[in-house]
Amino acid sequence: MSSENTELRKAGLKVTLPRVKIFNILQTTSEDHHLSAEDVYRKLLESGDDVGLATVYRVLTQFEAAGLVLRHNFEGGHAVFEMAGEEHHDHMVCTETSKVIEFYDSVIEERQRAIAEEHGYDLVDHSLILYVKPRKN
Amino acid sequence: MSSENTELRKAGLKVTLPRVKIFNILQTTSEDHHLSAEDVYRKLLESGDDVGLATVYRVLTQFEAAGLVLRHNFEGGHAVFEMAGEEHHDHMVCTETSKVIEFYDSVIEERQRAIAEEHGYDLVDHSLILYVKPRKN
DNA sequence: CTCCCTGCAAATCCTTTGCACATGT
DNA sequence: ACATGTGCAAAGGATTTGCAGGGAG
Repeated sequence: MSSENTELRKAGLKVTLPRVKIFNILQTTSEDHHLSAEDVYRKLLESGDDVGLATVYRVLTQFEAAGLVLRHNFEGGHAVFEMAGEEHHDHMVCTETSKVIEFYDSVIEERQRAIAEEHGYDLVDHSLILYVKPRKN
Repeated sequence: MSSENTELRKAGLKVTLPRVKIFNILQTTSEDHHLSAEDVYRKLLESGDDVGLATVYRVLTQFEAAGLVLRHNFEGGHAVFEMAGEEHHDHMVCTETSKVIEFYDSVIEERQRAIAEEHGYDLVDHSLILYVKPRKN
């Protein structure tokens, strides 16, 4: 029994076919593991699985609520999802190729916390996206 | 002739009533100057101006293209617009009150540039939003 | 007078919901 | 069995677009 079953149960979700399939797609899509609901849906169809788009949205939302998955609003228009790894990271999006690069910077992380505090707040979460283009020398 | 006329002309836009009105609303709404298209639309109606919501969207998009206005995608769902001031800043949004606070931090700005560069890119733009909640001691 | 602009309504896009049926445990 | 989950189609909210009439230069 693959480990996703335990993950799902732990989240209080029945282990159903759509959920397992979607979980696996999110895990195994390595290239760009930032998928939109449509992307996931398309991959399901390609695999010959008959899952409704509505279910994909429902499942992704449940996964997000369970902390298994992160939802990002990159450009606006549509959201993308990625497996919630252990370590936090931010994103850099190439404006020409749409390539997404992940990075982590402790200096920035720390400054964010400090800034929130200076204003009398606690930092709950943050969203940092760098829009970049290939360097030309 | 108020200066917005020149601004509009400079952007290659005819000086029409809806555009001037919207420009003014964006300038004079001081409290929270982050308005959604609906917000602007509502304010127009309140002022007794008969402008269509579609026009509000069109004008805001034109203003954005002209660099007069910035569009932000805070929570997702709807966008908010603000006058493009001279100095850049980022945003902090309170998760409980929805209050928006602007801030600028040179350390973060610099790190962002450096990080993009380390990856062989030039920083074109960025979006940083801190989600915070009031500090409880 | 000629284009650019606007209002209105219909169209799109992404996402959510209602409902009757199907399925895990 | 019983509660949950699912598919389908319809509903929703935000934003865009087509079109015919209106207004700036």
